[in-house]
Amino acid sequence: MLRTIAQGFLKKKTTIYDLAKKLGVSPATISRSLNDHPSISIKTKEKVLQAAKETGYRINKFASNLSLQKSNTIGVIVPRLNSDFMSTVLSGIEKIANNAGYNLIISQSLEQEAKEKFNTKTLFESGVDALLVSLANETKNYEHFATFTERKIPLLFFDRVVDLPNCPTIIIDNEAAGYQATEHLIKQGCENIIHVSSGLNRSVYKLRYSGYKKALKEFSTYNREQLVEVGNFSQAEAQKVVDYIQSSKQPVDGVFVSNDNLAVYIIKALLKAGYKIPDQIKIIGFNNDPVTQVISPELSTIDYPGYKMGKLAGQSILSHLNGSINIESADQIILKHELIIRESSQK
Amino acid sequence: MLRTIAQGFLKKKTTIYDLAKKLGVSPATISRSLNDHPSISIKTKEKVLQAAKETGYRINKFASNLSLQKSNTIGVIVPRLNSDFMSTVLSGIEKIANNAGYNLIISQSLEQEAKEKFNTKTLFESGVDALLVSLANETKNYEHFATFTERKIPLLFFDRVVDLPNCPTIIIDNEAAGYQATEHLIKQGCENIIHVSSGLNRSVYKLRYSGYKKALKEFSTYNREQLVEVGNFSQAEAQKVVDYIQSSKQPVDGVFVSNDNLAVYIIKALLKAGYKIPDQIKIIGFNNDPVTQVISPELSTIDYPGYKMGKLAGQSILSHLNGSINIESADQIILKHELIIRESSQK
DNA sequence: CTGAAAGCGCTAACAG
DNA sequence: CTGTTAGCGCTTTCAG
Repeated sequence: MLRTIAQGFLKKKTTIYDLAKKLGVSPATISRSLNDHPSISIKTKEKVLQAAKETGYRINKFASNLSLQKSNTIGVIVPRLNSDFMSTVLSGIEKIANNAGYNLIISQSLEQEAKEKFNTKTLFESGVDALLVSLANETKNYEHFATFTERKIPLLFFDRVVDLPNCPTIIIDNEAAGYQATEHLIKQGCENIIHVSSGLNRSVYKLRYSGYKKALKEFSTYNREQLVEVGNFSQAEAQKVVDYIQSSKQPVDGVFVSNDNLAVYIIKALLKAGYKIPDQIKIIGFNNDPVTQVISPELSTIDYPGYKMGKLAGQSILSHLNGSINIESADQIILKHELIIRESSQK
Repeated sequence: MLRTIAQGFLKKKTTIYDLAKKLGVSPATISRSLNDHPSISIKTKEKVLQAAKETGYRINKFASNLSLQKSNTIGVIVPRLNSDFMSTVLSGIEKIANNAGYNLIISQSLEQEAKEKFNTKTLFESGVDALLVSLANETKNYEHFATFTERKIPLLFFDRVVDLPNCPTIIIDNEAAGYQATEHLIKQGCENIIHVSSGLNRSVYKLRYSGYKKALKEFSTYNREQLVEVGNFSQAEAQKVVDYIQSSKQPVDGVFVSNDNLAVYIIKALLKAGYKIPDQIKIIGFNNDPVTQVISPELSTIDYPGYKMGKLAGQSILSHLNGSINIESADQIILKHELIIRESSQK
């Protein structure tokens, strides 16, 4: 007997035709059995399942998807993966999607409009059944989503949203949150409060800013609006804020930052520059990231329910996919936020 | 003329057949043009591209995948999404994959073996061209990966790895890192160092622990091994460690924690309990998460190059997919780590 | 309850 | 340089 020079055994895929031949039935019967179709006798079903197990049969989703015109996958585009808030939201989406038998294809725009466009296209071509998006800061034009809306493929925005016809959105009331944060600082006695933010192109940030302005108008006679705009929320940007504070004629005694990470870096930089927090300067962040409780003094903030937002986004899109909600009836879900008062802003 | 009662215009998909008919050529020509096949005249190519743009043609990946027997997607299974380290690694993978025209399907095992199994199966059926895995803490059995290895679908492990035939791995030298962290504490004068870890089932943690033991044996006559095992790295577990320290007959003066987050929570709890850090107790973490620089005193740690690990994982798997590396020649990539000394461990 | 056969949309070998 | 044609593997209508 000849020795083969085989390097290993490549398990070949078995198809429903293989099973059909093996059992002497038609491929249709195999397909129906595997899908638990009611009109197949229990006996044959069992036979088929058995044979499938033995041969290690695995469905070929390409073929199935092609035939069914659906993929059981949901696309997600987020600005970035490596943020505590976003990865928590994704966790929530993933949980819901998986339970319902859907896979997620996740991609990041890195805050760039071009990349968001590209990802939208790719996900469309990959045949996702629905798309969940949190917009990039840069994005100003929304035509790339037309491929989805034109074909009535469910499209949902969460957190960083835009109001497009028939697209549900999931958000918090950012204006109210910004208002409350500012109101809180005022009530703690701050008389010269600045707001630190970035990407005012996005409504989340714009609305927090208007909440800030609104509170100043309403509660304070001496506070005047001051926006310190930073490029992003990285540590490097914190120094800009400290510079602003140091060069301010009227001493700054309150800082409302649109993001916890940056707020934390600002605290560090201020402490280093010799400021007393909260005695001289009170500060409040946004998101309630875990890091708020690591910094000392612990950071007051707005609690922003990421996991819940993710679960709701998943549930909402699933109900559209199930047809239990008509896509026409686009809803807007507003989640409750909460003011969390910690050391950094207390009198 | 009759009014239609149309509710909206559902854009119908145009196929290569539509384009073929429209231009009076064969579907094959359309396909080739779209794929920039060399043997098509520039003129027809342009015509086709033009028509494709006009009609809003989009390739149907289901059909294409079925025909090509590949999906241009890579599956990823991670223990959890919402960890700074993991999301950074994913960022790296995603960057490389996208540049090469691959999509990622990401799923999380939540540290559960059952979920990891399920995800492995789903990703297999989804037809991923390759799979990248960082193992769940729970996982003890690796047979679920056989579907991949049997069919020679590239499978790579990163960070939390297991040694399977023909599967490349990407890791750091955890034993050396654990050794260095411990050595550092000893050289700073610690005489009773404990190690805090979790999931010793996973080699990453086991190896750090052996590094710790090795250093104790080598450098110290009075230090004795003490492992404080926690369930996970959450804030809630920090108290257990403090309890251990408080009830220790011989005062603990050094803590080597396998994870930065937990280390940070331990610092907070120790400070609260009245300990002076680093004077009374020196502490070092692992990962170099951003949070290490938020806590005060800033946390010494081992730098663990997550983004680089992700990029390498992506590159390695791509080279297997391109065939530029034979899958048989499984490599093991060991990334450099670095001891980062900050305030929390200084004499 | 089961089978035959068409079709999902694209690709590629083969032929011209 | 272009067309014909045979799949890829599964689903589903229509018949029996």
